Amino acid sequence: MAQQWLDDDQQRTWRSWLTVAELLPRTLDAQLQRDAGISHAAYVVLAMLSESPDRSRRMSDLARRANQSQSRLSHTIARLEERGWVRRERAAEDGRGNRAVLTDAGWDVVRAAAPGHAAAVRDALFASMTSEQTRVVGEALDAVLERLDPDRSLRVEYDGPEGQSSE
Amino acid sequence: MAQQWLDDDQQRTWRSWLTVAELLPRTLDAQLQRDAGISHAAYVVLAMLSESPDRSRRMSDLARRANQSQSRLSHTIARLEERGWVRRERAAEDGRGNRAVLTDAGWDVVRAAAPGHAAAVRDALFASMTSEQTRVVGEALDAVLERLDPDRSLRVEYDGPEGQSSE
DNA sequence: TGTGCTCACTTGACACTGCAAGCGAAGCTC
DNA sequence: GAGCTTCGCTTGCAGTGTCAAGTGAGCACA
Repeated sequence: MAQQWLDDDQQRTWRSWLTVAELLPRTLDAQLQRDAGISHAAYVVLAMLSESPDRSRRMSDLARRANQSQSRLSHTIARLEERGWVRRERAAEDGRGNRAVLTDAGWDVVRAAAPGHAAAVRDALFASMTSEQTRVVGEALDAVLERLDPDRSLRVEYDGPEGQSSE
Repeated sequence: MAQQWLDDDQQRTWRSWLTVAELLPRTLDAQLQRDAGISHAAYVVLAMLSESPDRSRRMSDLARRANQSQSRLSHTIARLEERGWVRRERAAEDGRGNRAVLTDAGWDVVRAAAPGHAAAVRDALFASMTSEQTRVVGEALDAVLERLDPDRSLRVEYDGPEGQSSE
């Protein structure tokens, strides 16, 4: 058992990964919870909807883009619906499907939350990294993704924390 | 709202981060759950104990090193205790404190789980990165940590997935 | 038209986590 | 040594996530 399963650099990187992966979401969740009263997962969903045509998307499409399982998204949307920020509509094109639609109230919530959240991301993550590091980390993560999920069944595809709108 | 809050590289890196941070834990959790019947958080606790003097640690120390809040660790240990893998002892040096002690059964579980988990980490993460990327990512994460948690109140400090023992 | 499959989602039970409150032991301070 | 405060930990509860089973609409084929 004295055998090394990871080399020294890998071990260091692994430990640091574990810690950041614990701390960073906690930090961002706390900020969003405090300032907007929502979780990060819910924010991503709202932000994604705010950037979609008609501010709406099919559930399954939204799930893939927001990196959530269908079941999880269903729960997330249910909670957002209770608060009046999203509503569900039967999909016109396929009676089995649902579309999640961002309400005006939901729109206001995203708009209000976006700048603070963007600032938090910059402050917590990118303020500490050089542009070179940012680039290399991005490339490395993409390589990891390529192997972890070759057919891109999940992939975050919204334009970032700023919630850029189509306006 | 056309304003860019993150530059292009940052946005790409952020999206990739979000996806990997979702997928990687899910992958590792699934592997551990399938092969050893425990969560990753529980594994880290067991591994840490297995490397500690007398296979035991004070709760607060363990919490810090395993990257968990005290409350969370208390729950985790309670669950491990139910399964007979850990037991609690009043700390001799301070009557307020507890020590978590790894039982023989717990020891066997870690030993059995370690190689498979190490392989999963290598396969899921490091197999996709060059050694240069591994190094740079590690440095970048450390820089992030330095800012996120300057006084190192949390810090993963076990020797990696292989659960290197002192034998 | 009816039977049976698949698809898109939803639902319910259960596990894990954070937060806030609680509890007893230690450590003052007088 | 009585009364406070602090410390180390635990507990209960609410929120969020997963997994497996359920529901009802489409679709294929006789």
